Amino acid sequence: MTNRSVITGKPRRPEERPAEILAAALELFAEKGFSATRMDEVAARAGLSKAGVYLYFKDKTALLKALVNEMAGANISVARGIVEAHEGPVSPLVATILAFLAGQVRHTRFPELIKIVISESRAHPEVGQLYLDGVVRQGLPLFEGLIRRGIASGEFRNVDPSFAAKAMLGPMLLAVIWKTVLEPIGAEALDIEAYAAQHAQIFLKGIQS
Amino acid sequence: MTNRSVITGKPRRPEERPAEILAAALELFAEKGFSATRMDEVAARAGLSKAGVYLYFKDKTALLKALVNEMAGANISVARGIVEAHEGPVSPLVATILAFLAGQVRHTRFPELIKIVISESRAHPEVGQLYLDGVVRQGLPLFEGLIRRGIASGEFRNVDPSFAAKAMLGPMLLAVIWKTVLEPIGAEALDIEAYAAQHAQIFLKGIQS
DNA sequence: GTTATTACTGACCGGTTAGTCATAATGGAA
DNA sequence: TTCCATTATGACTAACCGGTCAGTAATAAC
Repeated sequence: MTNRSVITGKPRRPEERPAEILAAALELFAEKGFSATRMDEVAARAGLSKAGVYLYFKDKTALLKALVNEMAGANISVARGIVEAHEGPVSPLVATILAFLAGQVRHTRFPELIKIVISESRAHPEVGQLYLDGVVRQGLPLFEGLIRRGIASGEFRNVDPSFAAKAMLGPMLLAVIWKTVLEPIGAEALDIEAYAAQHAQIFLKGIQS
Repeated sequence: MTNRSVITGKPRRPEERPAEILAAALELFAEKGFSATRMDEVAARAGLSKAGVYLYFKDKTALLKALVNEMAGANISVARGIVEAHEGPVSPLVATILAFLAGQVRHTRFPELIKIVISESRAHPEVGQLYLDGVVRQGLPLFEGLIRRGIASGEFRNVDPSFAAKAMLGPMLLAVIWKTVLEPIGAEALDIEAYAAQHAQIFLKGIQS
């Protein structure tokens, strides 16, 4: 009848629990980092007890794995869509992709997750592995392909596609670290979109024939 | 007479203790990360007991601070030397500096320290602060100055020096993360010097008039 | 209603480890 | 030789926290 727990006042909705827990975990991980986040806090923010969390997730790492998986999948498929849908000269794609990434850095929790993966991959190699397989090994070839297309069409010089892809992404990684590590301790804010645009311009001119 | 501790067999040399302890800490931090390194291990590797370490360093964080300070000072002063000693056209300096950085990434513990700073700066903001003040706020202006010189001399286009400096360093940060995070979990090795050279070529062409 | 099932919780435990402290060894000075 | 400042240590503790579990509340089934 009541469908509500007497104690918490919260509705019971087992199907939504995992998503609620993950949302709470993502917020807390982003705010305080993975190790500094207590399972009790995740539970409290999700509106149940710590033991309740373990009904839905095997352990703390499972939370992180689920989050990495989720965000990896989402981002990569969008990026792939952008790249594969594009026809004609690839040059404009460089700026488009970098602007897309800038938006992700600015408006999503992607940067925080990357930082957490960097921090935790030694202690939790499965998490690093997930990121390597789900993001790096999906994303880099995408950009390498883009470079190759440009070389094939004569737009780009004969650069090493693997190196060039990394040189294209490196500055965005710097933006991620700037935002998640340096800004919180007092570094001047970085205008990520403008930065990405400037980088796109330099990079494009740098690889053009 | 003997000048040796009966128990450890090691010579007593209080003046060298701090350096020995730091060397041990650096090795271990690089191998296993900061939090995973136990004070007992640092002590053992340095050849004394844990309590002994606390005779020379206030706490665990003090070890990390000392290491960051040390390496920051060393690297920045060398880089400054390279940049300031250079006369004539600045274009060649871009490749020189990037090659120098590639060497540092490949042959020193700098990458591991950066990774640790990234990982620990939320829990130990003083460490992050040290890095921000000692490396970022020393290093970036150096590169910005280089860009400005190039613009003033007409070698470079009128790019934003702050953005351009970050775009120049970003790919090296990617190399750092690649080496310290991805390679240990199975990513293919990155030829850092070749990568830096390719990036230098692209970047230089990208900012030239 | 009564029973069975699912969802949930409070209290607890075991392992871990930074940092402390009372005490001891050391070696130079007198 | 004796002293004592310095250098060192083993043993300890206090706090923390992931994960477990015995039991309870809510819902569904009959």
